[in-house]
Amino acid sequence: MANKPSIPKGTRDFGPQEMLRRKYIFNTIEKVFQQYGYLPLETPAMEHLETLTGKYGEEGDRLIFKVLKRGAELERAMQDGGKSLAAEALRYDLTVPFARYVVQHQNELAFPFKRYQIQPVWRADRPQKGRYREFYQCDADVIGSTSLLNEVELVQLFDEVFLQLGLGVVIKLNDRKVLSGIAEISGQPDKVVDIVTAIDKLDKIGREKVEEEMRVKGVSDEAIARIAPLFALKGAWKEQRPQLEQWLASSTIAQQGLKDLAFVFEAAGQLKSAVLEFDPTLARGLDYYTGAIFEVKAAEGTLQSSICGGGRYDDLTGVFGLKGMSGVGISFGADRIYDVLLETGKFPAELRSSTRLLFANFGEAEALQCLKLVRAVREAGIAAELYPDKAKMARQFKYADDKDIPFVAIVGENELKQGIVTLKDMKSGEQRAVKEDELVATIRS
RNA sequence: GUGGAUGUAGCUCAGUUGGUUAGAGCGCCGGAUUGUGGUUCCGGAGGUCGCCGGUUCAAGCCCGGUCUUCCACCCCA
Repeated sequence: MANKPSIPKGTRDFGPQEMLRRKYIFNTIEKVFQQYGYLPLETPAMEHLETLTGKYGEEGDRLIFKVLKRGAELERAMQDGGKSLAAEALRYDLTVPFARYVVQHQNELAFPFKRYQIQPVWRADRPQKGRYREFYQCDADVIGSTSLLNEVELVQLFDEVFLQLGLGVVIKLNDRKVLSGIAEISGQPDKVVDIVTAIDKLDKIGREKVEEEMRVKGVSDEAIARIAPLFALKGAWKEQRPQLEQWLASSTIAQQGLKDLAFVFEAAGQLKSAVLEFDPTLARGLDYYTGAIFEVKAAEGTLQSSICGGGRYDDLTGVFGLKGMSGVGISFGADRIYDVLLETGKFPAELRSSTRLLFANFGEAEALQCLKLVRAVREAGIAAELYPDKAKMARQFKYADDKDIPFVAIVGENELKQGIVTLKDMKSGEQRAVKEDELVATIRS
């Protein structure tokens, strides 16, 4: 019974220092979302199970955390053969709940509807580094517009966020239509998923294993041979484009995809800090992406997996009864961004606490005087606190040191008599007498 | 979901072929310094060796199970 307390697999506590850093990430992303005109949305942690199932593929369904029925309902379900023990489930991502929300509230929304959502999601995956069972997604989506300007805007949004976070990244771009075109050219358009999930692994396992995997999945040697030009692509987008146009000439869908990509590359223009790259092997989220596909990887640090994803999905709301609504969105993986920023030392140094001034406590009379000063300082917009107990100076200074508080105000018997404050700069160690009414101005300088 | 590693003080890790009171560094607490932290010196506290069971005269060490973390696959933020 007296076992050490613990938390479930793949979940984490976030201590104060960690939270200050996490909030820095969330705040940065949120600020940029708002700057780009996205509106906030929150949806419940739980959805009806049927809202979620079937939206993420077979693999996805397996990873949905189901919520057990309770009481008499559970009894009945168990007697019924235990087939439907759950009617609800924790959200798996933010996109499907968003689609559900849009359908439910379609008459109240102004389209194109741009929303952002920053909430945790849950997946019953086996945890690994950078992979958790509970983690935060920061999504921005536009629904009700087919314009490629949205894709352009999202690329610029990625760029802006990582510029502000000071992290070098590569934004990878592809288009589902190009992938469909490749399958079409191969002569086995019915094998798109198998072909595409195989070439998605190219940079990881190499050409030979990719071809082997396709063969295993039933792609003919002839089709594999027709895909070969993919491996011969050279250069960046500008050089790759003519090669792709030639190779995929007979596929109208591929040509459309290439045209769309060209528009995005051109309109996005020169990015501020991120690198925008075409990656024909990028194939995530096949279960609903239909146009653009995005992925962001850190250009620094050792985390190889992606830190953001996204793409366009035509008709995501269709399954909920609203047809013809195209949407495009992106998702920031805050937890992975945290890991990368920590590893690369990109967090601002002054994130340890918000307090700028600590009043030392010398006893009741002094403390009561400090209480007035604390109030005045706070009202002037400076975060300040009064040490609550009359403790040794060493303890109080150590407290300031631990919390990285830059200034300590000393108000003892002497100061009290003279109506002054001894202000110590914790970094330099210097201290000087300051009149009570000059305290705010001195800290500000 | 498949396969494989890992777990010793708050943290990072030692711990010999199984053998008496399980160690170090850092951190923490106290003192040198009753109005001064971050440096120095001295002292101290802190562990049912992840958990449960088994083998043995004897288990941190061997065996089984379980949980955690991590790695590969799968998939993905």
